[in-house]
Formats: sequence, C-alpha cells, structure tokens
Amino acid sequence: MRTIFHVDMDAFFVSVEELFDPSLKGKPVVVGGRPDERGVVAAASYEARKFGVRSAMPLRVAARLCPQAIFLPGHPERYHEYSERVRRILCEFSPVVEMASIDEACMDMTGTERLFGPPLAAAHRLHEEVRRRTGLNCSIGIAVSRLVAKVASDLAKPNGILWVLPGSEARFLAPLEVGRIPGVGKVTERRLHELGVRRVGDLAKLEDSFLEEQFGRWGLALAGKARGLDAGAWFDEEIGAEAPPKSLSHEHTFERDTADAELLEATLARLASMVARRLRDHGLFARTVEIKLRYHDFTTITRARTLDRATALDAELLAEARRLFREHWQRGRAVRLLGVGTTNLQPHEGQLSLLEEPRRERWRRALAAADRVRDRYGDDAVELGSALEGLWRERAHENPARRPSRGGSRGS
DNA sequence: TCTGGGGTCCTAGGACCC
DNA sequence: TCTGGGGTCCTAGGACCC
Repeated sequence: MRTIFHVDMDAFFVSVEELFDPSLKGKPVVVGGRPDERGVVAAASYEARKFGVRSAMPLRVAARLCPQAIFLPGHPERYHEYSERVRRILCEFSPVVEMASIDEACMDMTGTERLFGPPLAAAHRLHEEVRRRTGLNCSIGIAVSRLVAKVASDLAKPNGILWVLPGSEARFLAPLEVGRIPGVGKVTERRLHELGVRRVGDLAKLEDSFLEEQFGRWGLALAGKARGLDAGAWFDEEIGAEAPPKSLSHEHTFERDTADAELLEATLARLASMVARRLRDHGLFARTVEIKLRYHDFTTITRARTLDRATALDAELLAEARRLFREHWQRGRAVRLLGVGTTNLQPHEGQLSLLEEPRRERWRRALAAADRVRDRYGDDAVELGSALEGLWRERAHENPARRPSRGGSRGS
C-alpha cells in the first residue's frame, strides 16, 4: 500500500510577492497584469477571492469585481526560484518527488515511517519545514493514490493537511461534486449534469458500459476513479519520471488585433527564434512545425507540416512557419493571436546529405555562439539576421529608410 | 465578462502500406 | 472488378491542467 503526498502551495504567486513586499499582506492582490490589459488572472489573494476573483478570469472582469485590488504583472523568475527551493526541501523527505507544476508536487512517502513517523506526523514536519525555510504556506493531501491525494490537498486548502485513510477512498469521494475530479472540466461536468450526475457517488453507481458509451475510454477510467480505484489513468502514472518535452511552442496575443503583415511576420520570426532556442537548450530537433492563428472573433486554426528531416535551426523553423502563415492567413483579416509550435521532437536530426552538411554545420556553430552570448548578456543581445532578413528585404524594397538598425548591438 | 501561455492527451478521418 | 483488415503516420481540433 503506497503513501502518496500531494503538496500544493497556497496562492503561490501572491505569497511570493508578499515576501518581497509585506505591505501586500491582507490586501486584495491580483497577479497577471494590469486591470486594462488583455490577459487573465494568474493568481488571486484570498482577500481578492472574497470578491469573486478567480484564476483564469479575464483581468478586466477581475477589475470590475474588485476595483480596489492591487494588480501586479508578476515575477516569473522569483516563482521559479521559490519552486526550486520547495522542491529541494521535499527531496529531503523522499527520493521520489515530482513537481507536477510550478506550485504543486507529488511525492511517494511509502516506507519513510522510520525516518519521519506516521503520515500525519511526517506531513506536519514537512509543512513546518517549508514554512520555516521559504516563508510560504502549503496544503498537503495524503492518500494511497495520486488522484485521491490531489483531491485531498484541494480540500485541505488553505494551509491544511488532510489524510484519507486507506480503504475509505470511495466514502471520501462520494459526496464531492464531480467537477472535483481532476480531468473533469466544464464540458464533462455539464454532460454529467445532463445525465443527472452531480456527485462522485452518483457516478460510482453507473454501469461501466454506460460510461464507456458516453465518454469513451476516459469514461472507464472515470468509473474506476469514482470508486476510489487506481485505474491507471494518466494522472496516476509513475511519480518522478522525468520525460523530455513532447512539444515546444510560443504564442503571443497582441494588445490590439492587427492585420499588419509586417508586424505579423516579425512576430512570427521572433516566436520561431524563441522556439528554436529552446529546442537547442533541450538538445532536441523538431520534425513537425505548426502555426496557430486566432482571429478577431476568436476562431482559431492550427496548420502543421512535417518535414523530411528534423531541425533546430531558426532559419528552417521560420521558413516553414512563414510558408504556413502565407498559405493560411486570410490577408486583411485582423489577427488576435499568433503562435509557432513544434512537435515530433527527437534527439537527432536524422540523415543529412553530404552537400548540405557543411552549410548546416556553419549555421549550427553560429547559433551556438549566439546562444552563448544570450546566456551572458540577455536575450536581446543578439538578433539573428535569419529571423528578420526576409522582412528587412521586403521593407527595404518598399522603403529603404525603414530598414531597422539595431544600434549598439551589445556583445555581438 | 470577454476570454494568456505553455503544455498533455484524446479522437477522428484520410493516406498509405502490407 | 469490387473489395478485407490491421497498422502507422499525419493533420486538425478540442478538453483539460496550472
């Protein structure tokens, strides 16, 4: 029988902000951006939540609900640093720790009784250690499976510990609303409601075959979960397995929708460069390049193409992204969001012809040098010509005076 | 109310191969 | 000439998570 801890930081981004500015404590705080920006709430303090402000809510809505709230853009580097500090503490309690996201972790505490005592005592020690060394509060759920531990930590919030005794999983879950089950979002919840299913207990009573009919394979897992079984669905996978990413992407929502081809293509170049950089950081090469376009009315399309050979070069990524963009953007139609993504990632490029090899080798060396400069002087230190050359040529053609010159390009 | 950015997983149809 | 079944890959879209 396993003992799983699910550790969830309380109002993580807001709490980190409070460490750096204690005057924020006790006030309604919203992290995510300015109240008039296009964007959503990344985190809200408990005071702000009293006004109905929630994560993922548009900032403008949050501002209407709670005009006196303090809106902060946030400090991602700080959050990563504190996330890492928490991870190191957790690793002192168990060798099997997996950060499920920046502010939550799952750990296997099976067999640690002799070191830290029974689960509840261990959880209290862990909770105190995190608070003492980071100044942050967390909530801990304890159960025999990852799923139940996660639901328990959710219910323990804020700043609590909840242990679901082995054997009582079904009884614990039964009175909860179906939306509490990880993986049941708005759509599935609504469909379940339409079937007259509101609580996990109602779900547990349904026939497996009926759920499979209604929800496919996911329905079967759902049935198992409702009864507290470990059905082996995606969220109950092995803890701590470090897998390489399966996709890498960047996207950008414009402050104002735009149909300006130059702006769009320059943005495409910037996004492609960022993705290529991250591919190289991971030592990966992408075979499939994808673009994403969201128009003014929120209709969204993705268009992808798989290459003969994988790449991590800015120029090749951009060339493909640009082809897709030119083929599929309805010229003149205002764009809200633009994205560049890669999938089909692999650790090698694949076969190269002898003719191409020297050219690519030169590029590889140039990009490695540029990456090193960026590491030292920041991402703005080098702008690769490959990313913008096509655009420059076009601009120069229309109006030579507009060719951008990046004054005093530090370090390059 | 007006909807971010970065991911994972699933489904479904069509192409293609054996 | 009319027709199998299985497997894999590709593409597009969507649900969901934090």
